[in-house]
Amino acid sequence: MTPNKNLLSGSTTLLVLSLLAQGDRYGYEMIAALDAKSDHTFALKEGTLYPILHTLEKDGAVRAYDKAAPSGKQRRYYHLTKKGETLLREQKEAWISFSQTVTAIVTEGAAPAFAL
Amino acid sequence: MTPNKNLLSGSTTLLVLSLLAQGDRYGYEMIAALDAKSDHTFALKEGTLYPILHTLEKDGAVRAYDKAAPSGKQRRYYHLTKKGETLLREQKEAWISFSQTVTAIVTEGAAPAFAL
DNA sequence: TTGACATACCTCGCCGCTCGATGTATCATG
DNA sequence: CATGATACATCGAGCGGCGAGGTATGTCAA
Repeated sequence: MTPNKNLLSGSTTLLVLSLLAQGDRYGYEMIAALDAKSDHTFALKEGTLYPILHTLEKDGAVRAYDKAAPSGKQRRYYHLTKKGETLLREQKEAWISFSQTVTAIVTEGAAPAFAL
Repeated sequence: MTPNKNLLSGSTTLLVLSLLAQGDRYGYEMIAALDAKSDHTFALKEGTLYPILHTLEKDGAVRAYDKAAPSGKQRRYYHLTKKGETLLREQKEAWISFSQTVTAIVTEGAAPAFAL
């Protein structure tokens, strides 16, 4: 019933880019990271994340490289490129602007009892 | 190129409900209202709005009634029901929570130079 | 009066996004 | 050596938003 699944739509790429801005990550790790950071309120699924990563790579926003974990298990890390940083900046601005506008409309008339 | 179209996904119903919370409105009016309130950054399209209104009516969240404009032109007004108010409250909470979480993740590490 | 334009409502099909299901491979553990 | 966690990947279904198209009425100017 929670429309989180739906709200998520459109901000997934932004979230992925934001994660990569803090350091190289591999797919499985990003899912866990987002789950933790969002207090489990939203969880990016594998079927969503991997296609996004492939698209970002194809667009030159990220670069992928393989690296073995200490365990020996192979992992595919992603690194944010200059192009990706630009994309992140754009999407971040768009999100801030959009979310503030929606919040303003939604809380209009109501007591401004939100602390942000 | 602006991903606003995509960001909008999931918050459309909330926006419609929020408008109706301030008074009865008819479809065409809501589109203009949202366009104005959002400073033209996002615009709900007719092909999006009318189906939403019909669904909300079917679900009992709004009640529709016809009323002629001073000009004589017929208009279909929508009124928020108790059920709709509850729905609005739920979606509003979900939105606030979701948007704050996304903003937190996105601005993480960056200087907190946002004034709200 | 007639044609163009704005208002006002509606529906249909396409497209893009997300997810569940499913598949594969490797490593740790009992 | 079987089970489960890790890790990556793909595909089809389902849904939401939009563009395109249709209908009807009112206004206004030529």
